Amino acid sequence: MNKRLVLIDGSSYLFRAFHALPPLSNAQGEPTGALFGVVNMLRAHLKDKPDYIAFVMDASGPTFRDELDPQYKANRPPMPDDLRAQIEPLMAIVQALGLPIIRESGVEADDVIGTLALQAAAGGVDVTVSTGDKDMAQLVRPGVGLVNTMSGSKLDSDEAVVAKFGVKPAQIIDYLSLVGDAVDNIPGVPKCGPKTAAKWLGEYATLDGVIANAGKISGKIGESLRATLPRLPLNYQLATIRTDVSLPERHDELAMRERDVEALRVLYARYGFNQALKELDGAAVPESAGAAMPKAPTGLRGFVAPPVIAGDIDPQLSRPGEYECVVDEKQLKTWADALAQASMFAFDTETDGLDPMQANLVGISLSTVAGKACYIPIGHVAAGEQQLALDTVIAALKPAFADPGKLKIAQNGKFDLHILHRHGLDVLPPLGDTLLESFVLDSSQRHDMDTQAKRLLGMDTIHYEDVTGKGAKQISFAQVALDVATNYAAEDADVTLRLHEVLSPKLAGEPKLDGVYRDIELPLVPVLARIERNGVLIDAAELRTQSAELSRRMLEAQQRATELAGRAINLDSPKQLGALLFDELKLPALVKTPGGAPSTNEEALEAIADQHELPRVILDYRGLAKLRSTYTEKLPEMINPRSGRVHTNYNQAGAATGRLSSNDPNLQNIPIRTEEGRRIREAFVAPPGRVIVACDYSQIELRIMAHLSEDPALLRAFASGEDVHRATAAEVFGKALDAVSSNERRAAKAINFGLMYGMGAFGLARQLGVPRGEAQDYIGLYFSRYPGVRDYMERTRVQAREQGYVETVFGRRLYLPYIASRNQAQRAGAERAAINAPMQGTAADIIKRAMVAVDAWLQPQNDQGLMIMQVHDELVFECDGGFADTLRAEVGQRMAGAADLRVPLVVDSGSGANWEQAH
DNA sequence: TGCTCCTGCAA
DNA sequence: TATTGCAGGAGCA
Repeated sequence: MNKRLVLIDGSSYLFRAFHALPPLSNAQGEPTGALFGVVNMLRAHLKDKPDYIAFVMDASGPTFRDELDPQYKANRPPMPDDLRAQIEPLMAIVQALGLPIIRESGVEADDVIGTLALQAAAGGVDVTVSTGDKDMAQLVRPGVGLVNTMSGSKLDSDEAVVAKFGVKPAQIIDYLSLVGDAVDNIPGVPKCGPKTAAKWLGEYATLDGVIANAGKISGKIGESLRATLPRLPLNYQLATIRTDVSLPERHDELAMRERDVEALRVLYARYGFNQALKELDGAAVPESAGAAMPKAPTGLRGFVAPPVIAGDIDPQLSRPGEYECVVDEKQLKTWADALAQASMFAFDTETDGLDPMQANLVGISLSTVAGKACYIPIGHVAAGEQQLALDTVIAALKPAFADPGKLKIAQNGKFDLHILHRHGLDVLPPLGDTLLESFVLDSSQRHDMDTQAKRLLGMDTIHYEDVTGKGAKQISFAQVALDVATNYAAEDADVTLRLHEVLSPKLAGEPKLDGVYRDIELPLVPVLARIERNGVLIDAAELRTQSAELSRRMLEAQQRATELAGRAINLDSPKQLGALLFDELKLPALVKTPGGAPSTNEEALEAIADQHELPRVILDYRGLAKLRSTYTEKLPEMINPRSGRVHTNYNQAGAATGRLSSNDPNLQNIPIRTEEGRRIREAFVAPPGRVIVACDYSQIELRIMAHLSEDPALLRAFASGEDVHRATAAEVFGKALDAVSSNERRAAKAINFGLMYGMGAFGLARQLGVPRGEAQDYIGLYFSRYPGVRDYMERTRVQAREQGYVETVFGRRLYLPYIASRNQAQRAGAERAAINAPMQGTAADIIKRAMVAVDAWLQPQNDQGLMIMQVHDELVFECDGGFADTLRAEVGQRMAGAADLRVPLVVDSGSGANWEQAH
């Protein structure tokens, strides 16, 4: 057996732990979050008892890379004080643990690790590099592997690197040179992302190969590559980890020293590491430290036990599961009995499609105990008599799924609720949902199960596409062989239960977040499921008529454009339009796209509309084409043939602020602002005898701003029921309410909205079409009239910077990783998000609460009224004609009562034969 | 067929 | 150089 060397990239972990963990502190108020993460990670490595180990940190001062490129890492924010303060304590703990520490100036930790890794591998030692830095993938080779204990991922073979990056370890430097690195300020090839880089390297093998063949790569991206050619060799040098650093110690001198128990005891106590302290006193840690959950905070006042973090993954969490395929009644009974005994269980469904309103049930998986799960095939095509009948399975499971004493846990349970409901099995509360647990804990993370399993359990799960294939060759899950299906599907239930066991205590440790999860998100799941299931009736004939009219007018515009251009032109192609307008016709290109090309967007075309007839024609065409392709043509296609209605999907974990989003189709962006766009809403209809009712919050986000800022003038305006934009205009322009002109009101409205998004004078000037100085004056006047708003915004920025997150009124949290960035644009963006999120997020919380309350009232009304849509500040219903007034009153009352703010919540409503009329 | 960009719809 | 989303078409390989 080879000896083993573990090289720990201390700098990368410290930085990542700092940003991944809450800003904890000990009883003395010293920051400890990052320290805690890194120390836990270290302890996990030590349990492995490697033969050699080193903790490698960046030294201070410049390195050879700074000499190569003065811009290198120029965008790096300075190290936050709270992070800097944790370095010395960390070094003290590492020292006391007995780990060799290496800090070498003039190079980075990467280079030290690269050198030691190759040296050791050459000497027949198995090397594990523990790092959070993907650049290190270039070191992977026989004898050298990477592990990231924070994400739980492992890169220990060519195949693993290829799976992650699409290129081999030997091509990683070439890959990084092309893609670049925003964090290190290495500019790659514009428009070349990971996929493109991997593709080129697949074709030409090396960066030199790509450079040599740059002439063959066509299109814009080819131009982009050729423009960047001179820079690439430097990128290659910067991305190359050195493996020839001369170091004071050889790899085989890096043995553990005796640890200094007394020093550790003092340090652990000081920083509040209770678990570590216990282990120190309790001698060896039991291998099956079964209690994977963090201990509740005991002793040591002021220290909050952090949630389980990736660096602290217990190996027990990722142990393989035992999975059973249930094909006869005896097995089924055994599992039904297990459900009957259990207080909670996880479940998952497999289907033959992704549309919850159409897909058929193919199988159900269950787990009552982490590590044990079953799969019950039902709709597999080749299973023959091997599988139980749907009715048998449903009958056996029904009692458990309806039991109010059992917690039923799923990942994105709304989908499974739909599928099971359509197959005769209703899932009744209480529910648990790992998607929502993860979303509430940190909305900026990814919440898909594979990612969560890796991050929280250290598990590499089987991916759906591993089982079904993908693209044209993809097969339905119904065609998957039973043994393969069992391994995949049972694992899903197993992992769901394991995730819940990790996430649930994390939430319990954050009472406000737990409240958001339990009181807002979970109760909403069945409500959303009902809204989606209800669907909305679409008048397809009306849309077809509109489509024909739009087509006719588009053709006219197209013909006129051809005349004006003197040649054929594709009006749908920004590229062709740009060439025509700016190259051939020499019109001024006043706006640039984010990619740097001259833009043909509405603003750019409006700006040159007085110089040529064509821009106006293009604008007309665009407006028509948008309506036709996105709405009048698409919506009829989305009608479900079984129900005759359109069923959107609401994504409950989509928007970081807590808003819902809608897709397939998106019913939250149906036009309203233009006359012809608004007509689309006439096709959202009620069946005979029924009407559409729409209820929306009036100025909800501004009201929340008034509540949060407690600004007297703003509070007064809302309290007295004034038109708030008019009131703002009166304040800003120093006039009586009834003396405000429509233009002044328009300006005030722009200020009100702009401020909520963190807009500056530049943006307001552009919005209003006034000089920047004038816009600045408006903003100045605004803040002098509403000083509470100014103070609130400043408080929010400070809070975001200090805590790393902002909160809604109900305690929902949004983390802002870029809030302390030294990159001015990134930081400014994070500040704008920080200002907007509490308002947008609180509004989302409020309407979610309202939906739950409205649904509770509506459910017993026997379908006299159905909730059918949510559009951020609006709820839409379909109801019996005679029920409309009742519904408007009852809904309005519940929406207005969904929160108790310092200003009243006002709800407007209307009804009519279609959605347009209901407004 | 999948990726990337540009454009534009809503609150 | 105004937030949060979803989605269509073009262009490319």
